[in-house]
Amino acid sequence: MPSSSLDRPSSLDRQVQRRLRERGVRYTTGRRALVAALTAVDGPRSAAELHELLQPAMPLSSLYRSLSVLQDAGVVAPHHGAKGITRYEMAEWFAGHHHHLVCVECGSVDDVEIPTDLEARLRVLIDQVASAAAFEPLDHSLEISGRCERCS
Amino acid sequence: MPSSSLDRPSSLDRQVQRRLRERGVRYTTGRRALVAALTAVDGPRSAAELHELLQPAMPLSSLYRSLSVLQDAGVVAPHHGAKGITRYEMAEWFAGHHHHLVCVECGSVDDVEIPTDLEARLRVLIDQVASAAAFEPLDHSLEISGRCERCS
DNA sequence: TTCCTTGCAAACGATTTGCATTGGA
DNA sequence: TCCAATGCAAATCGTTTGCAAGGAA
Repeated sequence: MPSSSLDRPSSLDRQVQRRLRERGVRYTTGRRALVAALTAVDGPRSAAELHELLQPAMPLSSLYRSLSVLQDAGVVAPHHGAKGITRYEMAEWFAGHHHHLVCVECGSVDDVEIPTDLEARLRVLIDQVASAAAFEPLDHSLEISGRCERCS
Repeated sequence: MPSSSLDRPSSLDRQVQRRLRERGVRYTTGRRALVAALTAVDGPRSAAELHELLQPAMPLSSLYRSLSVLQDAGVVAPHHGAKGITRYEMAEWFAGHHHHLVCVECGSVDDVEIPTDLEARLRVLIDQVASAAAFEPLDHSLEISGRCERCS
Protein backbone atom coordinates (compact mmCIF):
# COMPACT_ATOMS: atom_id res chain seq x y z
CA MET A 1 0.00 0.00 0.00
CA PRO A 2 1.17 3.57 -0.64
CA SER A 3 2.43 5.54 2.31
CA SER A 4 -0.18 8.03 3.47
CA SER A 5 -0.23 11.10 5.64
CA LEU A 6 -1.24 8.78 8.46
CA ASP A 7 2.25 7.35 8.65
CA ARG A 8 4.13 10.48 9.73
CA PRO A 9 3.53 14.22 9.45
CA SER A 10 4.05 15.44 5.88
CA SER A 11 4.45 19.03 4.83
CA LEU A 12 0.77 19.03 3.92
CA ASP A 13 -0.20 17.75 7.34
CA ARG A 14 1.79 20.44 9.04
CA GLN A 15 0.14 23.11 6.93
CA VAL A 16 -3.33 21.77 7.67
CA GLN A 17 -2.52 21.41 11.34
CA ARG A 18 -1.39 25.02 11.50
CA ARG A 19 -4.56 26.24 9.80
CA LEU A 20 -6.77 24.24 12.13
CA ARG A 21 -4.84 25.28 15.22
CA GLU A 22 -5.33 28.93 14.30
CA ARG A 23 -9.04 28.32 14.53
CA GLY A 24 -8.82 26.41 17.83
CA VAL A 25 -9.87 23.08 16.37
CA ARG A 26 -8.04 19.75 16.42
CA TYR A 27 -6.52 17.79 13.60
CA THR A 28 -7.93 14.43 14.61
CA THR A 29 -7.47 10.97 13.16
CA GLY A 30 -10.74 11.20 11.26
CA ARG A 31 -9.85 14.56 9.75
CA ARG A 32 -6.42 13.27 8.78
CA ALA A 33 -8.03 10.34 7.01
CA LEU A 34 -10.35 12.71 5.16
CA VAL A 35 -7.48 14.92 4.01
CA ALA A 36 -5.51 11.85 2.96
CA ALA A 37 -8.45 10.53 0.94
CA LEU A 38 -9.05 13.86 -0.80
CA THR A 39 -5.34 14.19 -1.54
CA ALA A 40 -5.22 10.74 -3.11
CA VAL A 41 -7.97 11.31 -5.69
CA ASP A 42 -8.04 13.41 -8.85
CA GLY A 43 -11.29 15.34 -8.49
CA PRO A 44 -14.00 16.42 -6.02
CA ARG A 45 -15.78 13.75 -4.01
CA SER A 46 -19.16 13.80 -2.29
CA ALA A 47 -19.76 12.91 1.33
CA ALA A 48 -21.30 9.62 0.23
CA GLU A 49 -18.32 8.82 -1.99
CA LEU A 50 -15.89 9.63 0.82
CA HIS A 51 -17.99 7.58 3.18
CA GLU A 52 -17.40 4.38 1.28
CA LEU A 53 -13.81 5.36 0.50
CA LEU A 54 -12.83 5.74 4.14
CA GLN A 55 -11.49 2.83 6.09
CA PRO A 56 -12.42 2.52 8.90
CA ALA A 57 -15.89 3.90 8.21
CA MET A 58 -16.85 7.26 9.66
CA PRO A 59 -20.53 8.11 10.28
CA LEU A 60 -21.93 10.52 7.72
CA SER A 61 -22.70 13.07 10.41
CA SER A 62 -19.07 13.17 11.53
CA LEU A 63 -17.97 13.28 7.92
CA TYR A 64 -20.14 16.30 7.19
CA ARG A 65 -18.99 17.98 10.36
CA SER A 66 -15.33 17.46 9.56
CA LEU A 67 -15.82 18.65 5.99
CA SER A 68 -17.46 21.77 7.35
CA VAL A 69 -14.55 22.44 9.70
CA LEU A 70 -12.01 21.85 6.95
CA GLN A 71 -13.93 24.11 4.61
CA ASP A 72 -14.09 26.92 7.17
CA ALA A 73 -10.35 26.60 7.64
CA GLY A 74 -9.80 26.86 3.89
CA VAL A 75 -8.37 23.36 3.64
CA VAL A 76 -11.04 21.98 1.34
CA ALA A 77 -13.36 23.70 -1.14
CA PRO A 78 -16.87 22.71 -2.23
CA HIS A 79 -18.12 22.07 -5.74
CA HIS A 80 -21.85 22.08 -6.37
CA GLY A 81 -23.10 19.55 -8.87
CA ALA A 82 -26.22 17.99 -10.30
CA LYS A 83 -28.95 16.54 -8.08
CA GLY A 84 -27.95 18.97 -5.34
CA ILE A 85 -24.86 17.01 -4.48
CA THR A 86 -21.85 18.85 -3.07
CA ARG A 87 -18.41 17.43 -3.74
CA TYR A 88 -15.26 18.48 -1.90
CA GLU A 89 -11.68 18.83 -3.02
CA MET A 90 -8.44 20.14 -1.57
CA ALA A 91 -8.30 23.95 -1.71
CA GLU A 92 -6.25 25.51 -4.47
CA TRP A 93 -3.36 26.58 -2.24
CA PHE A 94 -2.69 22.85 -2.04
CA ALA A 95 -4.12 21.31 -5.19
CA GLY A 96 -3.08 24.15 -7.49
CA HIS A 97 -5.37 26.24 -9.65
CA HIS A 98 -7.44 24.08 -11.96
CA HIS A 99 -10.73 23.70 -13.78
CA HIS A 100 -13.37 21.00 -14.08
CA LEU A 101 -14.61 18.44 -16.57
CA VAL A 102 -18.17 17.58 -15.55
CA CYS A 103 -19.85 14.54 -17.08
CA VAL A 104 -23.50 15.15 -17.95
CA GLU A 105 -24.18 11.40 -17.80
CA CYS A 106 -22.68 10.16 -14.56
CA GLY A 107 -21.97 13.46 -12.80
CA SER A 108 -18.30 12.68 -12.20
CA VAL A 109 -15.94 15.62 -12.02
CA ASP A 110 -12.28 15.60 -13.02
CA ASP A 111 -9.63 18.26 -12.66
CA VAL A 112 -7.78 19.86 -15.56
CA GLU A 113 -5.16 22.56 -15.71
CA ILE A 114 -4.95 24.98 -18.57
CA PRO A 115 -1.85 26.63 -20.03
CA THR A 116 -0.55 29.60 -18.10
CA ASP A 117 -0.85 31.99 -21.02
CA LEU A 118 -4.58 31.45 -21.37
CA GLU A 119 -4.96 31.46 -17.62
CA ALA A 120 -3.31 34.90 -17.60
CA ARG A 121 -5.62 36.18 -20.34
CA LEU A 122 -8.56 34.80 -18.43
CA ARG A 123 -7.55 36.71 -15.33
CA VAL A 124 -7.24 39.97 -17.23
CA LEU A 125 -10.63 39.41 -18.81
CA ILE A 126 -12.23 38.53 -15.52
CA ASP A 127 -10.99 41.75 -13.96
CA GLN A 128 -12.48 43.68 -16.85
CA VAL A 129 -15.96 42.16 -16.89
CA ALA A 130 -16.09 42.12 -13.10
CA SER A 131 -15.23 45.78 -12.70
CA ALA A 132 -17.80 46.63 -15.37
CA ALA A 133 -20.39 44.86 -13.23
CA ALA A 134 -19.14 46.35 -9.93
CA PHE A 135 -18.30 42.82 -8.86
CA GLU A 136 -15.26 41.96 -6.72
CA PRO A 137 -13.77 38.76 -8.18
CA LEU A 138 -12.22 36.34 -5.69
CA ASP A 139 -11.90 33.14 -7.68
CA HIS A 140 -12.98 31.57 -10.93
CA SER A 141 -13.53 28.17 -12.43
CA LEU A 142 -14.10 27.04 -15.96
CA GLU A 143 -16.64 24.24 -16.05
CA ILE A 144 -16.52 22.09 -19.15
CA SER A 145 -19.56 19.84 -19.33
CA GLY A 146 -19.82 16.90 -21.67
CA ARG A 147 -19.38 13.17 -21.80
CA CYS A 148 -16.52 11.51 -19.95
CA GLU A 149 -14.49 8.64 -21.38
CA ARG A 150 -16.48 5.95 -19.58
CA CYS A 151 -19.86 7.33 -20.64
CA SER A 152 -19.15 7.89 -24.35
CA MET B 1 -46.70 47.29 -16.74
CA PRO B 2 -44.50 45.95 -19.54
CA SER B 3 -46.18 43.79 -22.12
CA SER B 4 -45.44 40.15 -21.50
CA SER B 5 -45.62 36.97 -23.48
CA LEU B 6 -49.01 36.43 -21.92
CA ASP B 7 -50.52 39.16 -24.07
CA ARG B 8 -50.08 37.57 -27.49
CA PRO B 9 -47.76 34.92 -28.95
CA SER B 10 -44.25 36.28 -29.36
CA SER B 11 -41.52 34.71 -31.44
CA LEU B 12 -40.17 33.18 -28.24
CA ASP B 13 -43.52 31.71 -27.35
CA ARG B 14 -43.85 30.14 -30.76
CA GLN B 15 -40.40 28.59 -30.47
CA VAL B 16 -41.16 27.19 -27.04
CA GLN B 17 -44.52 25.92 -28.18
CA ARG B 18 -42.94 24.10 -31.09
CA ARG B 19 -40.35 22.47 -28.83
CA LEU B 20 -42.98 21.35 -26.37
CA ARG B 21 -45.31 20.10 -29.08
CA GLU B 22 -42.53 17.93 -30.48
CA ARG B 23 -42.44 16.20 -27.13
CA GLY B 24 -46.19 15.83 -26.90
CA VAL B 25 -46.60 18.19 -23.97
CA ARG B 26 -48.72 21.34 -23.68
CA TYR B 27 -47.66 24.93 -23.34
CA THR B 28 -50.03 25.80 -20.54
CA THR B 29 -50.74 29.07 -18.78
CA GLY B 30 -48.51 28.12 -15.87
CA ARG B 31 -45.63 27.21 -18.15
CA ARG B 32 -46.07 30.45 -20.07
CA ALA B 33 -45.91 32.40 -16.84
CA LEU B 34 -42.74 30.54 -15.90
CA VAL B 35 -41.07 31.30 -19.22
CA ALA B 36 -42.17 34.92 -18.99
CA ALA B 37 -40.69 35.23 -15.50
CA LEU B 38 -37.39 33.66 -16.51
CA THR B 39 -37.20 35.86 -19.58
CA ALA B 40 -37.76 38.99 -17.52
CA VAL B 41 -34.86 38.48 -15.10
CA ASP B 42 -31.11 38.75 -15.62
CA GLY B 43 -29.84 35.52 -14.08
CA PRO B 44 -30.86 32.05 -12.88
CA ARG B 45 -33.66 31.75 -10.34
CA SER B 46 -34.48 28.96 -7.91
CA ALA B 47 -37.86 27.30 -7.59
CA ALA B 48 -38.43 29.18 -4.34
CA GLU B 49 -37.52 32.49 -5.95
CA LEU B 50 -39.83 31.82 -8.88
CA HIS B 51 -42.53 30.75 -6.48
CA GLU B 52 -42.74 34.15 -4.88
CA LEU B 53 -42.18 35.90 -8.19
CA LEU B 54 -45.15 34.29 -9.87
CA GLN B 55 -48.56 35.89 -9.74
CA PRO B 56 -50.92 34.09 -9.33
CA ALA B 57 -49.02 31.67 -7.11
CA MET B 58 -48.26 28.19 -8.41
CA PRO B 59 -47.71 25.31 -5.96
CA LEU B 60 -44.08 24.31 -5.67
CA SER B 61 -44.83 20.82 -6.92
CA SER B 62 -46.32 22.16 -10.17
CA LEU B 63 -43.45 24.58 -10.46
CA TYR B 64 -40.88 21.81 -10.18
CA ARG B 65 -42.81 19.67 -12.62
CA SER B 66 -43.03 22.44 -15.20
CA LEU B 67 -39.36 23.27 -14.79
CA SER B 68 -38.56 19.62 -15.39
CA VAL B 69 -40.65 19.55 -18.57
CA LEU B 70 -39.08 22.77 -19.83
CA GLN B 71 -35.62 21.48 -19.04
CA ASP B 72 -36.23 18.21 -20.90
CA ALA B 73 -37.42 20.23 -23.88
CA GLY B 74 -34.24 22.32 -23.78
CA VAL B 75 -36.14 25.52 -23.02
CA VAL B 76 -34.52 26.16 -19.66
CA ALA B 77 -31.17 25.06 -18.23
CA PRO B 78 -30.19 24.36 -14.61
CA HIS B 79 -27.41 25.96 -12.62
CA HIS B 80 -26.24 24.24 -9.44
CA GLY B 81 -25.32 26.57 -6.61
CA ALA B 82 -24.44 26.70 -2.94
CA LYS B 83 -26.56 24.93 -0.34
CA GLY B 84 -27.63 22.42 -2.97
CA ILE B 85 -29.99 24.90 -4.59
CA THR B 86 -30.70 24.60 -8.31
CA ARG B 87 -31.48 27.77 -10.22
CA TYR B 88 -32.98 27.84 -13.70
CA GLU B 89 -32.46 30.15 -16.63
CA MET B 90 -33.51 30.30 -20.27
CA ALA B 91 -31.40 27.97 -22.40
CA GLU B 92 -28.59 29.52 -24.40
CA TRP B 93 -30.35 29.27 -27.78
CA PHE B 94 -32.62 31.93 -26.36
CA ALA B 95 -30.58 33.80 -23.77
CA GLY B 96 -27.33 33.71 -25.74
CA HIS B 97 -24.04 32.24 -24.57
CA HIS B 98 -22.95 33.76 -21.30
CA HIS B 99 -21.10 33.18 -18.06
CA HIS B 100 -21.85 33.69 -14.38
CA LEU B 101 -20.95 36.02 -11.53
CA VAL B 102 -21.67 34.10 -8.32
CA CYS B 103 -21.75 35.99 -5.03
CA VAL B 104 -20.10 34.07 -2.19
CA GLU B 105 -22.13 36.07 0.36
CA CYS B 106 -25.74 35.96 -0.80
CA GLY B 107 -25.53 33.26 -3.46
CA SER B 108 -27.04 35.44 -6.18
CA VAL B 109 -26.02 34.70 -9.75
CA ASP B 110 -25.81 37.24 -12.56
CA ASP B 111 -25.13 36.74 -16.24
CA VAL B 112 -22.18 38.24 -18.10
CA GLU B 113 -21.06 37.98 -21.67
CA ILE B 114 -17.43 38.03 -22.64
CA PRO B 115 -15.85 39.41 -25.83
CA THR B 116 -16.08 37.12 -28.84
CA ASP B 117 -12.33 36.96 -29.33
CA LEU B 118 -11.72 35.50 -25.92
CA GLU B 119 -14.74 33.29 -26.28
CA ALA B 120 -13.19 31.91 -29.48
CA ARG B 121 -9.85 31.31 -27.76
CA LEU B 122 -11.66 29.60 -24.94
CA ARG B 123 -13.37 27.24 -27.35
CA VAL B 124 -10.10 26.30 -29.00
CA LEU B 125 -8.52 25.70 -25.62
CA ILE B 126 -11.44 23.62 -24.42
CA ASP B 127 -11.20 21.37 -27.45
CA GLN B 128 -7.51 20.88 -26.72
CA VAL B 129 -7.74 20.01 -23.03
CA ALA B 130 -10.86 17.92 -23.59
CA SER B 131 -9.33 15.78 -26.32
CA ALA B 132 -6.24 15.29 -24.18
CA ALA B 133 -8.53 13.90 -21.48
CA ALA B 134 -10.66 11.84 -23.91
CA PHE B 135 -13.59 14.01 -22.90
CA GLU B 136 -16.33 15.07 -25.33
CA PRO B 137 -17.11 18.73 -24.58
CA LEU B 138 -20.74 19.81 -25.02
CA ASP B 139 -20.87 23.12 -23.24
CA HIS B 140 -18.85 25.31 -20.91
CA SER B 141 -19.35 28.05 -18.38
CA LEU B 142 -16.95 30.35 -16.67
CA GLU B 143 -17.95 30.86 -13.06
CA ILE B 144 -16.55 33.98 -11.45
CA SER B 145 -17.10 33.90 -7.70
CA GLY B 146 -16.72 36.92 -5.49
CA ARG B 147 -18.69 39.67 -3.82
CA CYS B 148 -21.58 41.29 -5.63
CA GLU B 149 -22.29 45.02 -5.52
CA ARG B 150 -24.92 44.73 -2.77
CA CYS B 151 -22.72 42.58 -0.51
CA SER B 152 -19.49 44.57 -0.72
C1' DT C 1 -63.29 10.61 -24.62
C1' DT C 2 -58.41 10.59 -23.97
C1' DC C 3 -54.35 12.22 -22.10
C1' DC C 4 -51.86 15.70 -20.10
C1' DT C 5 -51.76 18.77 -16.16
C1' DT C 6 -52.65 20.34 -11.57
C1' DG C 7 -52.97 20.30 -6.36
C1' DC C 8 -52.44 18.32 -2.23
C1' DA C 9 -50.16 15.48 0.83
C1' DA C 10 -46.86 12.13 1.66
C1' DA C 11 -42.32 10.38 0.51
C1' DC C 12 -37.30 11.00 -0.43
C1' DG C 13 -32.57 11.97 0.09
C1' DA C 14 -28.74 14.98 1.16
C1' DT C 15 -27.35 17.53 4.94
C1' DT C 16 -27.76 19.41 9.74
C1' DT C 17 -28.40 19.36 14.62
C1' DG C 18 -29.40 18.00 19.79
C1' DC C 19 -27.52 15.51 23.20
C1' DA C 20 -24.98 12.38 25.84
C1' DT C 21 -20.42 10.15 25.59
C1' DT C 22 -15.60 9.81 24.40
C1' DG C 23 -10.99 11.44 23.88
C1' DG C 24 -6.97 14.35 23.17
C1' DA C 25 -3.82 18.25 24.95
C1' DT D 1 -9.33 18.51 33.83
C1' DC D 2 -11.56 20.83 30.03
C1' DC D 3 -13.29 21.58 25.84
C1' DA D 4 -13.63 19.84 21.36
C1' DA D 5 -14.99 15.63 18.68
C1' DT D 6 -17.85 11.71 17.95
C1' DG D 7 -22.04 8.70 17.28
C1' DC D 8 -26.60 8.04 17.14
C1' DA D 9 -31.11 9.46 16.22
C1' DA D 10 -34.21 12.91 15.03
C1' DA D 11 -35.01 17.04 12.51
C1' DT D 12 -34.57 20.08 8.20
C1' DC D 13 -35.22 21.40 3.71
C1' DG D 14 -35.05 21.22 -1.29
C1' DT D 15 -37.16 18.27 -4.40
C1' DT D 16 -39.95 14.23 -6.11
C1' DT D 17 -43.94 11.34 -6.47
C1' DG D 18 -48.77 8.93 -5.87
C1' DC D 19 -53.20 9.78 -6.63
C1' DA D 20 -57.56 11.81 -7.61
C1' DA D 21 -59.68 15.87 -9.80
C1' DG D 22 -59.62 19.31 -13.62
C1' DG D 23 -58.91 20.80 -18.49
C1' DA D 24 -57.61 21.04 -23.31
C1' DA D 25 -57.83 18.85 -27.95
